[in-house]
Amino acid sequence: MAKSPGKLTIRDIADRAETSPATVSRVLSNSPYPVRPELRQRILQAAAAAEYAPNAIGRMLRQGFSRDIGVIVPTISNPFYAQLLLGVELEARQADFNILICNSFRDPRIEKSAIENLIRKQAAGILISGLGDNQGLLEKIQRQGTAIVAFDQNIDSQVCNQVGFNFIRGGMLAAEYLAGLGHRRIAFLTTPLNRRSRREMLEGFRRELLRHDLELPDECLLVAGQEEESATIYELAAGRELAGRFLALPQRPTALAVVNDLLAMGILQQLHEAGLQIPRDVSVIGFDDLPFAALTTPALTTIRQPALEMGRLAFRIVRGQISQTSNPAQYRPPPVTTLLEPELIVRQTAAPPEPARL
Amino acid sequence: MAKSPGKLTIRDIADRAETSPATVSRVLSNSPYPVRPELRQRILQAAAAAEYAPNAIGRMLRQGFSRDIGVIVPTISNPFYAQLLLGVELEARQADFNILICNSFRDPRIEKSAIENLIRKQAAGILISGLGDNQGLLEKIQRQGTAIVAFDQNIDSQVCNQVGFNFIRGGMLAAEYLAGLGHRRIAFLTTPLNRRSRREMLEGFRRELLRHDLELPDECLLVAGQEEESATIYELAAGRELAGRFLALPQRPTALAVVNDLLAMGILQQLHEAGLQIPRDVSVIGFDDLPFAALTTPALTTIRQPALEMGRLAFRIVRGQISQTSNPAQYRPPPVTTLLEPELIVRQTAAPPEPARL
DNA sequence: ATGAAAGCGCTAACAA
DNA sequence: TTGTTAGCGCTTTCAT
Repeated sequence: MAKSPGKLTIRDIADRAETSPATVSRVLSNSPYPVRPELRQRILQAAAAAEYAPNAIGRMLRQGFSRDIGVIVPTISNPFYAQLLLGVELEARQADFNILICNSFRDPRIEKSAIENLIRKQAAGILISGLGDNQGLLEKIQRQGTAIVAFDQNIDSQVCNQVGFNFIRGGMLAAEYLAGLGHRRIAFLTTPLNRRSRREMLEGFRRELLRHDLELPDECLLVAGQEEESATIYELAAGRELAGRFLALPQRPTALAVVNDLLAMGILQQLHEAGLQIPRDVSVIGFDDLPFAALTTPALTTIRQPALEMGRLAFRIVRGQISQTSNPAQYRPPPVTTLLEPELIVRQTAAPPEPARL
Repeated sequence: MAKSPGKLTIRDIADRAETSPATVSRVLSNSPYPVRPELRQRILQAAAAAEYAPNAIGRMLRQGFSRDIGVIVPTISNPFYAQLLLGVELEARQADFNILICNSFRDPRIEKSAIENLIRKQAAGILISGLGDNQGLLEKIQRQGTAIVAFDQNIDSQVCNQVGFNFIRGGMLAAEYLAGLGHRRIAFLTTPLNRRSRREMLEGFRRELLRHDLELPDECLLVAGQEEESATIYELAAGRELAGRFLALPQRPTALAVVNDLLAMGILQQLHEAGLQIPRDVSVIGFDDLPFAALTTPALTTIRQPALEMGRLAFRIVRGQISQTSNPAQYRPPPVTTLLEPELIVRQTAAPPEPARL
């Protein structure tokens, strides 16, 4: 199990170009070091002829740092995270960094092993969503000099830089819009409230309802059963479950705020199957504005979270942190939280309630 | 820019446990090598106390091989590829491999640089979709001992193992179903025919129409304009364009086969906006069976490509190729192509045509 | 059962 | 301008 036979090293190229490994290295890694043009040519040709590919492992070991950034998301099958990753990738490409994508499936154990794996691989920085029980790990990692940015949901303790959305404001926007349309009895449908983002949305939602002299009765807060790791997308099943429970509600609400678009899509379809017309029979507002949200029929009204922008921003922040870490000055600026503001996207699933139902 | 100050090496742990690096290595890498239990304990404790994390770069350089598999897809924002990656990941996790995900955005230059990057990183294998101009690269790479499996679309030259779908059969299934429902004038809507997969679907579609004494008139083959790299999903815009062209068709077809689900979703919505009822006014059948396909209203009838299964299969094949490569026996088995069979998923967007329109 | 030492491929300090 | 050499962190002979 030694080295593969076919792999060439810098030494081989040096021999073929009749020079030394050092010079080959200088040429092939675009060092500003001066090399006689004629020799430079010879080296480039030898490398090309031999189809030589430098070994990044050797290089990294020597240099002691990498240009890899790890990104840990619950699952790329959720289009929200796919969008976010796209933002990170676009930014990373420009800065000549590589990204290593890890799915945690929202499992703290997998999350932990992903983090450790990235550390072992000497990733220069880590972008992470989720982060259930692993907050202790964070401090350890930062102490060891790996930059970290948590995104997508606010983490309770302020141990690292964060990027997130103003979920409270998002919840408020939804309540404001629905109440403004004239709805008086409104339900809030959500996946389990174990994530801060969801709790904050709910809080904002309630707060804004109050300003309209409304409230969210207990029976109108519908929380889906616990999620599990599985190949199929959790939100779709949860949406079906919640739609059923909504339909069974006594004195049915005229509007319905849903904690994310995927869930809303499941709900929309189930309501359609039950024979309801949207928005005539019930208004629906989602949260996220996935690319697909515009594609439901009718098109989903939603509160936009700019996932792609968040990805870009998260990368830029971790990048900044990396430059600082490699800086000799030992000053460590305190962690910063950056919130992106949500935006109401009006489409077709929300309308004033039928006068008869008020 | 030397080593980070905070990083511990195996040597540090050896010192703290008052033993040698060799022994520490044996303990921490779970070598079967015998180590006195008492000493083993001491080492483990020292490592834990120091929060030591082994450096995977050093390890890989020494061992000469990695457990990383690169996967190159057009974009993970397309749920089809997200699903496929999930399949790869599930399989890789079991085999204790890591996957490195690269988006090529269908750009041959990015694709090439992704491949080279993986080679430099000493990836043990590469799974790749797309592959426009880079077929020459493939041979070079295989010669250097990196396992490669191409997936998702058939590549013309047989230089490496392939996994794909039986697209011809997929096209046939769509035609068979629509013709069987009684449709006589059927359109085929597709993104550009520069990919083999699409051409083959079309071929199968035509072939099966013939068996029903039907044909695809030129004006009923609608091909969308060229795709471009962009943050937003290309298929959605293309769907809108094609729906418009379909609506303008003289003697409008009663059914419509669409080359993928994403495109079909865009089309479905546009038809809805134009006031058409599906499937009363026109039947629609998609291709892929994305998780979201079941969520349109009405739910999309489609030809299923088991993307997750393909991901699993692709991994297993590249895995097999890797074990063979590291084998001393120099026998190289010829490349193999494996095709997964498509399956008709009947939902609600296709029905017999209105008798009046025949 | 343990340790000393060599060396994976590369780059950077130093020498020439 | 070029080459020699040391060493990044790890594993694995080989010697003890």
